Amino acid sequence: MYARKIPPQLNCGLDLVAEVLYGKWKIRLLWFIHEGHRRPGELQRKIPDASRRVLHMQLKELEEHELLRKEIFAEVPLHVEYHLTEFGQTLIPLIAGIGNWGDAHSEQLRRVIGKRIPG
Amino acid sequence: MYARKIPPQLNCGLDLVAEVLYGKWKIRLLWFIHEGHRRPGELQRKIPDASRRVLHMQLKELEEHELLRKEIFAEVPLHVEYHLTEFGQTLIPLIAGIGNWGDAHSEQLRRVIGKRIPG
DNA sequence: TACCACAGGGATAAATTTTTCCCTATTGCG
DNA sequence: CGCAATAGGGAAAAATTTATCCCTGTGGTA
Repeated sequence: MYARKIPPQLNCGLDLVAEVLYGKWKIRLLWFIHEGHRRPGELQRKIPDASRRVLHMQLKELEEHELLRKEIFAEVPLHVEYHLTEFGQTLIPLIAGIGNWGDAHSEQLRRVIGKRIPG
Repeated sequence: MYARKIPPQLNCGLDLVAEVLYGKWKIRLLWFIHEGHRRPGELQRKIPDASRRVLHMQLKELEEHELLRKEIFAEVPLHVEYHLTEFGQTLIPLIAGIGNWGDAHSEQLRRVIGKRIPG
C-alpha cells in the first residue's frame, strides 16, 4: 500500500468513521455486497468506473477493518465471496440513509453539482 | 480550483452525496457549523489539523453546493458567518448518525485501524 | 509607523489516491 | 499447447487533494 507520512487524527467518532470509509468506492462496495453481489468480478461489473485494482485494494482494506469477511472457495472454478461481518451490518442503516437522502434530493443535487461541472 | 479530467459518475443517490460531501473536512465543517461555530477563524481553531487554505476552499464548495449560506458582516472588524441552509440541515441527522456510530464503536474502530497504523 | 486580527486568493510543492499496464497462478476446454 | 475465466499483486504514471508559502486589504491599537 502507501505508507502515510502524515498520521491521521482520530479524535472523535467522525474521524474514526472517515478512517475506515474514506475511499472512493468503499461505501458502494459495502452496499452492493449487502445487496447480494458478493464476488469480486460481480462487483467490478457493478462498478465499471472503478479500476479493477482499486476495488481489490479497497475490499482488502474493508476486510482488514473487519467490515467484510472474505471466503475463499477452493472449488473449480476458484471463487471468492465477501460477506458483511456483524460489525459491517451495523453500518447498513447509515448507508441506506445516505443513499435515500441522495435519491430524495437528486434533482437539487444534480442542479448544484451542475453549477460546478458545466455541460 | 482544479479542473477535473475524469468526469464524476452520478448514477445513484450515493454518487450524488459523494460529489458534495467527499472532501476531507466537509462533514466536520458542517457539523461544527451546526454546533454553532460559524466563523472561519473559529472553524480553523476547531480543526487545527487542516490547513487554513483547504478549509476556505471546502467552505466555498459547500456554499456553492447550497449546503451553507455565507453571511458577510461589513462591520468593524469585518467578519463572516456560515450557516446551514435548509437543505444543509436535512443532512444533520445523517451526520449525527455517522458520528454516533463511530462513537459507539470507537473501541473496535481504534483496534482495527491500529492494525494498519502500528505505533 | 508597525503590528495585530480578520477573511481569502495564487502559485507551487507535497501527499495521497486512483489508474494503467503487466505479471502470477489455478483449472477447464478445444 | 493456447486461451478462457477466476482472483490478485508490483511498479509506475496520472489524477486529485491537501499543505505550504506568500501575497492582498481593512481597521484598531500601541
